[in-house]
Amino acid sequence: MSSFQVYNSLTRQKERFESLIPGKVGMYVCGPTVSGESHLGHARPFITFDILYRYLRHLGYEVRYVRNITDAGHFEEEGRESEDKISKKAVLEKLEPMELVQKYTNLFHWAMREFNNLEPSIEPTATGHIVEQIVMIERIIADGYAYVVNGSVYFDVEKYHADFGAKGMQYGILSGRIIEDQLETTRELEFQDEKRSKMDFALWKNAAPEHIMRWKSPWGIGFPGWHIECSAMSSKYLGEEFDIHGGGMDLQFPHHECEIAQSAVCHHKIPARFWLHNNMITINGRKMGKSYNNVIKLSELFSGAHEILTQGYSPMTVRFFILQTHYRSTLDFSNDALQAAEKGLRRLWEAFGQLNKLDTDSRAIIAAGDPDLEQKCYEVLSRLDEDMADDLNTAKVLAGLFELVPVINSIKDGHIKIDALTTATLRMMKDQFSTYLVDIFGLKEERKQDDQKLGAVLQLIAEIRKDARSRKDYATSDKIRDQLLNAGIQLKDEKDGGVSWELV
RNA sequence: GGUCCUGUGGCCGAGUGGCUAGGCAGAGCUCUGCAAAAGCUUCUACAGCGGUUCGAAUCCGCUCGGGACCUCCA
Repeated sequence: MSSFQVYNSLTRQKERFESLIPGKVGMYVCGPTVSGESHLGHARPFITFDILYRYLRHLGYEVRYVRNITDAGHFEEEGRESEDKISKKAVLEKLEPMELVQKYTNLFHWAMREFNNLEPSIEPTATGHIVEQIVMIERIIADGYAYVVNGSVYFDVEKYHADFGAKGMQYGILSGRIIEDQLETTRELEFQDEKRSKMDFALWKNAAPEHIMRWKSPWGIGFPGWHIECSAMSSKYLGEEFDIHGGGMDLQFPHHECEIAQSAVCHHKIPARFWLHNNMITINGRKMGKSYNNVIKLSELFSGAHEILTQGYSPMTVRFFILQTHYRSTLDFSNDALQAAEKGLRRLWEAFGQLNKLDTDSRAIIAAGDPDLEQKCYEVLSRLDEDMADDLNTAKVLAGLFELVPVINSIKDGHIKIDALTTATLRMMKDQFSTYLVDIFGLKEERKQDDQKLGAVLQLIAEIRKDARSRKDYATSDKIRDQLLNAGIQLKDEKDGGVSWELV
């Protein structure tokens, strides 16, 4: 099992990855809140960690990959008006909360399949783990690190910090925040009557009568706070200490920081050893987010039905686009960049196809006809593994693969003779392309046609048919019409002489 | 206001002390009935100023610009 290194947000440096149990990896990734349809920004963590999941498996690890579904609704902590996103929208759409959640969960799963993301090993829901969350909260209260106010429970950050800071688990350890500074910063707190300190966060919230999502608890009717689910579910399925915890950079604080605090009280240790955070996708230099009103939903991204988009971009184009940038860099979205990715992917993928057609079986070439080229190819191929092992540098791996594209195409075109390279190197090339493009990067062949292109084709056929008709060549015109109909496409002659078509 | 990240050629993006990143676009050529594809060649870089160094895109300082987190957020 070869080794690799990743950047650990907890230590703020690259570290050699080693799992707690040899050969096995426990990985938890914060999943989506299914109160709405997933957008472009959501694509990045789930693709990034899918790559990591695939890579770990490629290296020979047995991985338990847990990715939650947050379906209980998150709440504004210091909120102006404490509102549950899910229940609020449920009222607007006149749906049962669970019906709404199911709808967006299904859409999320659809998008993940489109991206060719592997399914996680376990996909637990917050609503399915209310009991586990309550048990955890009770433990935190029993140990004195939480207090009850009006049916709500809050985590006492300052007490935690004082006690656990001495044990190397200070609040702020992950995000690099200094709690003392945080407390000093004067920030207007209008609805802080219940919390003892502004740093405190909710473990359980009392539910107002009109609140739809509600569960019985020792503190009354309410719903869980927004960090406890991940602590409860990760420890249930991966243990009190596991290998990797991943998510978007925006979750580093406060979400993951709070997770650490909750878990530390219950289990006396930081729950995960490696904390990985992907950077944001920006659009016109600005982070995509509901509050910025610049959200492109995934279905819009694929179809092109959004004012920012000049066209639709296929899931594989988006996946490739994301892989062309290192996961810890911000990635700026633009039509130009996506179109470049689309073309680049096509070229790379076609070269991959040509490569697979090369004959590496019938004869063995032991001495390279072009030693320099042989050497260069070997070096490029060898470097791929090093680049991937260095904090998952997919951008560099892709650059390496692209360097070989002219070689492959030249062999195909006869500019380079196939015996310029040894059979061993050609086979290595096939192996590496397949390993990275298919196995690790999860790219796949896409249907080439889409409605736009089909429309162009049909327009052409319709013109040919029109010409035939004008020549009174009805045998041809009818053949076109009838056989298209057999194929499920019906041509309709309009009164003005034009032709429309419909899929039947 | 606090904490932190960042500024690479027309666009996107690797790269942390010396060695071609790569993709897309542009130009020329080859191939081609024409075109497309493909191949070859090629032009545009390291925000600015100062410092460290034999040598800096890469380290340090300052200036200017952009962004993130501190509040639900991938």
